Amino acid sequence: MSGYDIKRFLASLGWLVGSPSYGSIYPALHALLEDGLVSVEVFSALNKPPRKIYSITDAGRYALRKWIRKPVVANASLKAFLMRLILANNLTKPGLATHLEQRRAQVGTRHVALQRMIDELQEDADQGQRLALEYGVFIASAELAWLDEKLGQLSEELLLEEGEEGNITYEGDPLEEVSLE
Amino acid sequence: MSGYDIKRFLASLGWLVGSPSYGSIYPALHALLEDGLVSVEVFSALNKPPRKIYSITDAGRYALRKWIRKPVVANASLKAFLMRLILANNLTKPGLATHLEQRRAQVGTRHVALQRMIDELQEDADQGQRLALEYGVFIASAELAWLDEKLGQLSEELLLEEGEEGNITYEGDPLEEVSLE
DNA sequence: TCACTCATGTAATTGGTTACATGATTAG
DNA sequence: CTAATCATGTAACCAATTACATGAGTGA
Repeated sequence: MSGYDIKRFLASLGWLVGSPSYGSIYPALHALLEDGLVSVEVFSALNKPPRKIYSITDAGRYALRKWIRKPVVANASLKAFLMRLILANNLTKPGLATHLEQRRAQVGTRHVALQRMIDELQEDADQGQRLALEYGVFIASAELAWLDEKLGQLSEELLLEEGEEGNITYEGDPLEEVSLE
Repeated sequence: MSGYDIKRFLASLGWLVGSPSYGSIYPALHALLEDGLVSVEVFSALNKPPRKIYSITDAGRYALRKWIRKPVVANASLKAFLMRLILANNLTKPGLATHLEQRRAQVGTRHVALQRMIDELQEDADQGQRLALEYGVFIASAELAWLDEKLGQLSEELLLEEGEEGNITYEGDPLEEVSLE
């Protein structure tokens, strides 16, 4: 994608997590290029600004996998989760399942904690806070439902694949040994 | 509340929107105090750090109302919405309804746009992006459901109050003329 | 004894936004 | 004729996090 494309895509999810400005997208792309994690192809058209299409390199793919595999921090925000989700096609299916399960566990915990907070609120407590907490549990429930649905689909797919191909223990990553800073 | 309390409360919603660190909460509180928008009471206990409980002042309440009333920007994030929700008890009921309706309209638009984006995705499109977009529409639907529920409750309450008190055109704000920078 | 909760705060650094610059094309 | 879309980029500024400092009590 180009920087422009990235901005457009992220903007479509922006009401959920906010979306970065060009002032952070372009420099990030340049840094990635410098580090050899992405490559560029320039498409020039007459009387139009050239489109610079970035593609991930092998080194980039390796770095991405490393990033995506390290477990999300306990208090991870929706944004952190979504970013990993967007890049989830770079995970193996079991890897994606792990990610969704981690999220499920975290949101589940949060859901319980929020519900308890609401139950413990006094009658005369701040109504705005109660409203916000209620909103929180509602969204948490919805996310749990989505995660369960996706997780269900995934485990079905995994079972099918197992049946087809015998037992795959884990998909070995040939890039595992490459060093990268 | 104290800075510590604020942090704790926001942390409970933090998985949704992320929560600020002490390094931004305490300085913000100090600035608010300097501007006379909040006041402090210090509660000292033996061998314990003193608790500083902040309360909003009249000037603060006025500034807050001004902030809360100005319509949210078109692309407002969940965070901006939630912050207003938390402070919603400082709104009149019609004011709260307006806020929720604005959000409903925005999320509704986003929902349609996301659904169209998904429909327009090619078969071979990036699966991660599709997943993220699907997540987006799901959460959007959930939020719409919540907003409709709350909006329904609110309009009932408003009808009841009208019946009781006759016709209130709009609750006049006696602080409206106070100037504040 | 170690780690965590309570509770406040400051300084340095990082990261991001805002504002600017460029310029052709298309829709209202 | 104006505003918006396409498309890239830089520099100044601001807001936030991170890391530090302090210190008693509590539960494993």
